[in-house]
Amino acid sequence: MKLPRDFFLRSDVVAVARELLGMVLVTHINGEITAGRITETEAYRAPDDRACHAFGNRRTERTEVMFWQGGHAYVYLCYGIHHLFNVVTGVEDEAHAVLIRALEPLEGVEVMRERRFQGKMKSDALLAHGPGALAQAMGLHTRLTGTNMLLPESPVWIEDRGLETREVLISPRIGVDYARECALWPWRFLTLGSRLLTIPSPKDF
DNA sequence: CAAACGATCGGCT
DNA sequence: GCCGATCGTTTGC
Repeated sequence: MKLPRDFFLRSDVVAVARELLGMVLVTHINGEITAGRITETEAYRAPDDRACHAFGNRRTERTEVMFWQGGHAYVYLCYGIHHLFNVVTGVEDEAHAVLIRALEPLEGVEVMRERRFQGKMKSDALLAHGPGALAQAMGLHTRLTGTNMLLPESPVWIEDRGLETREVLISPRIGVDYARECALWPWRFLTLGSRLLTIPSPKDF
């Protein structure tokens, strides 16, 4: 059920990003379980990918966990506000990661609503559509960076529940215009949710 | 030590 | 569609 180490150790991070569609991200944080079916991912790969924080294999305090072996969490603060959740992949010293950008809520939906909207009434389609929103809904925070998701006591992990993945849409990655030619690489993967949540809109392309 | 820069979101026009 | 928020990380002086 829980994805094994070998799934994350592979060196083809683009394939891993594609295969994470349909898998279930689960968190157990502050006594609350939340879970959702992954519907959008992006691959990031050092050393050749200019959009990757570890471009050129440069090691900094922030990006050090990207060089750890596959199965760790890499969570960083974006625009001073948003906590973006990634899964580290590859063997040790391969700085590869998959950004989880959207999911379809499956469990703990009421907890997600409270974390996201604090009681205000909004559409469930906004719960976890977008990487910042997803992290907020799932209770993911930069303090979880470096967590080994393969350990039994980890507060975050990914499961294969045998859910079917339908048609997969592919596009360039979002928000990486600064990455020159790498910005055009088709390393973003999307699929539809089974309950019409997190619907890709035309502006997503 | 100063300053620029985001793998985004939500409110407003 | 446009724009401001907001702050840790990184780099340059």
